[in-house]
Amino acid sequence: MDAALHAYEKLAERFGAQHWWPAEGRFEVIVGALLMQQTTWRNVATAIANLKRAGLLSPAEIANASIPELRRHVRIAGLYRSKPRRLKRFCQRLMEFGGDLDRFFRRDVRLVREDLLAQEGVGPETADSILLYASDTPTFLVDAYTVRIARRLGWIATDTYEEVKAWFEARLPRDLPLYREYHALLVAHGKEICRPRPRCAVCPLNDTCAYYRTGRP
DNA sequence: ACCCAGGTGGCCC
DNA sequence: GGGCCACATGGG
Repeated sequence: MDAALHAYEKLAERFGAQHWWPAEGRFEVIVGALLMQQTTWRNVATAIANLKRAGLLSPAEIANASIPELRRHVRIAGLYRSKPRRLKRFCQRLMEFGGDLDRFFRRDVRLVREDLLAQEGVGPETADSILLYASDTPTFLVDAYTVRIARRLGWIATDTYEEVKAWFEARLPRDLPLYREYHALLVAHGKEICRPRPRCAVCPLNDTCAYYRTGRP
């Protein structure tokens, strides 16, 4: 069996289902993805709750809200000079599709990804998180944990986003729940796995870990 | 008092 | 194309 799939099964067996992004609908997933950068989910959840309580949790409402008002609600998620503007602009883009996410996502996936990447504050990880968790698109989502762990396991030498993504997609079945759960496992338990010795001795991935075998990175 | 978190964009070479 | 760096809040 391929190492990438084998590792997934070990992680799933050890940590179980992750219930990642159990958000109330696709739009909340998008808002969360835009706010999530360099902060904690706890603060993002508070920010989303703030927006919801203010009746702002829709493309139309956010597109029409003022930056200062958005800032009041999402300040807790940090980067408050950029995130409110990014949120508003993204929703303005959605309003070009009538605020209808079905219409926005109904285009060719590559076109949608290009569209996402063209938005301010949407890099490859945020674009893929939106595709994966808000649009049911089986695209492998890479983050800092993914890169660190894959390098530690000796799977890859690169740290380039698209190369890491391609490496996993070439070795895993193109399966939506699998991609979702794999990413969730790596992020939720990234601090517990692939750590330097002696902690790595109890890592569920040590049987396929180059570092664990050789003692060197 | 640091250091970091599920990144991104701007700058420099 | 790669290597820095600022960004901002809240929690360890």
